[in-house]
Amino acid sequence: MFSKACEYAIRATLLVASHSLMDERVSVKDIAEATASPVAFTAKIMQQLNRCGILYSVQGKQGGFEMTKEQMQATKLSQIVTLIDGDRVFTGCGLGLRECNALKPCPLHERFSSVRGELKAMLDETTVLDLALGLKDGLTFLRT
Amino acid sequence: MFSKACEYAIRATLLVASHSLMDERVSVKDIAEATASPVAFTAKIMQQLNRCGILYSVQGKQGGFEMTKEQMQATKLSQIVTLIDGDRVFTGCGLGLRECNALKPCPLHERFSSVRGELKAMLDETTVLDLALGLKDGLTFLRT
DNA sequence: CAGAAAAAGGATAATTTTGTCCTATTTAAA
DNA sequence: TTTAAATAGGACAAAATTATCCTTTTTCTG
Repeated sequence: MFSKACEYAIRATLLVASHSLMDERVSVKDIAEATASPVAFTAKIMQQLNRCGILYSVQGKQGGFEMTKEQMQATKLSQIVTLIDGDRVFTGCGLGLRECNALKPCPLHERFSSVRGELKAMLDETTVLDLALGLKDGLTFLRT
Repeated sequence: MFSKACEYAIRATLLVASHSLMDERVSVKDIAEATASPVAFTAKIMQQLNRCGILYSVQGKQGGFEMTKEQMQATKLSQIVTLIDGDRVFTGCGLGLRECNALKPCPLHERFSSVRGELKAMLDETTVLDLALGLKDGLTFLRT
């Protein structure tokens, strides 16, 4: 469904958010540990998330990553997915056709569009804050 | 969503089915052409589809691939997906966690399970025959 | 100021997925 | 019976994704 990179990106963002709710800053090392992700790969992803303003970084000793509550509210999961994986999962044809639309549909077009629409709606409606709350309260988890 | 191999597999199967509805046998070359897929790669996929009985092949000159109407009716899209991509798309965690369930859910678990369930239901309810009919009638397409 | 901890970023490696090539085997038709 | 067209299948190549390593820069703390 999503690429590994995208899974790591969402897990990392949610971890940073849940810690920011408790006014804690987290390092890449901590993020990787808490989300069971490869450290260096996660570091690259954090740079992307920082560059596009989903969260922000503080360099130097005692540095790390943080999010404001505004960022958590403003960031929908669909944005993270689009940033890392592009919009193929939201707009692409289920059978991989370049051009597939109501005028020239693939055999699966109608049924697939419907499901894809629900996926997009769900990710559009879900903010980072929505998910970070349950994580902070220990109701949900980011690793086994 | 699905791998390239899986997209090719579904496209190829539907093409074979639509031709079989007209009592025509199709070669790998024709399938690749009609579905805009790489020939040799498609050939490998056809072997898989043949081995597991989704369709059948006839070797030698004038050979190719065919499906019986029974095969078309019996084969649900979910079977092809599972054959090529495994069941990760149907059962896997949206955030890639190994163990993610109601007891120890990831932050996205509930919302994601719902969408994934709709996808599975759609692919379970859709047979190859369902889709091959529109294709035979020129209502849907497998390439631009 | 010196040292250490942390992000930034470039280069490279490993793995997986996708794609190609070539030979062997099968079978219909001339 | 020979030839050609087709699938079967093994080996290999290319590309994309995932992952690691190393150096530089930043900044806090002693």
